[in-house]
Amino acid sequence: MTDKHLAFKALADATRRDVYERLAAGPKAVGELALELPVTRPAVSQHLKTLKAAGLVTERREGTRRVYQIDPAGLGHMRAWLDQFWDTALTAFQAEVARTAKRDRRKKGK
Amino acid sequence: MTDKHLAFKALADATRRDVYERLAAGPKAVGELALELPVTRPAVSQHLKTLKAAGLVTERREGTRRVYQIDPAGLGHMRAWLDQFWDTALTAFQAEVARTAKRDRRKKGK
DNA sequence: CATATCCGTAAGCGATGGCTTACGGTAAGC
DNA sequence: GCTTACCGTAAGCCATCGCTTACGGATATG
Repeated sequence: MTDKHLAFKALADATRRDVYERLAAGPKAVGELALELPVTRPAVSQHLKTLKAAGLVTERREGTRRVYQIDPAGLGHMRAWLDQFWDTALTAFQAEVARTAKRDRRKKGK
Repeated sequence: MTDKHLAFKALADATRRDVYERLAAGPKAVGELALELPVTRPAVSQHLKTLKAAGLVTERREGTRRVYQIDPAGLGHMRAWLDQFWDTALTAFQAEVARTAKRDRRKKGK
């Protein structure tokens, strides 16, 4: 519920989505991500925090390192919402198209 | 490309997503939407502008009224991105699971 | 032409967000 | 134990955002 909102908000920021997409290739530590990004390490840390709160990534400790990894469940929730929304929206859209076509036909054909 | 970013940003706000979801049921004018929402009409107008810029809705004039409608293409783009991302992320995730299992087996077995 | 309806935009304000620097805390290596 | 590496958090700054009120434009109606 609120998860969906957090997920959209998390993916709304470009840098954060960049972090997320880089994690799609495989697990990485905070420092590694910071090296390949135009922001500082604390910034990356904060982004990972919001991604984690949104249920999009998981964290595991490896010595002093914090390894982050994509959580498929989070993606699944988004996909589920989008698919359901897609169905209802497309149905309503096609119904509207049909209604409009009918109206136009009536208007045109005398 | 930038469309994806705009779409995510558009859907990140709760009120705006509310507007979008209400349009999923069918086309509506600005005033109608404002009546069933806890914000003023200009606010709704601004949200619709954002949604339109993101390619999520279309506009059509009907007298003095502005009727807004969901654009299936915008949803399609989001679905496409999410599906592709889903594939790569899930593949990498399962590969990582296999890798971890292998490591654990080596550590445990002898 | 005058009026009313419906709507977009400008201006301004309070709140939120992303970034940086500075600091503290934990685990590994000597 | 001391140092080093790695990281999260706090504080502060500046930009962006969502909202409101005020205004002006466009279209139907008399």
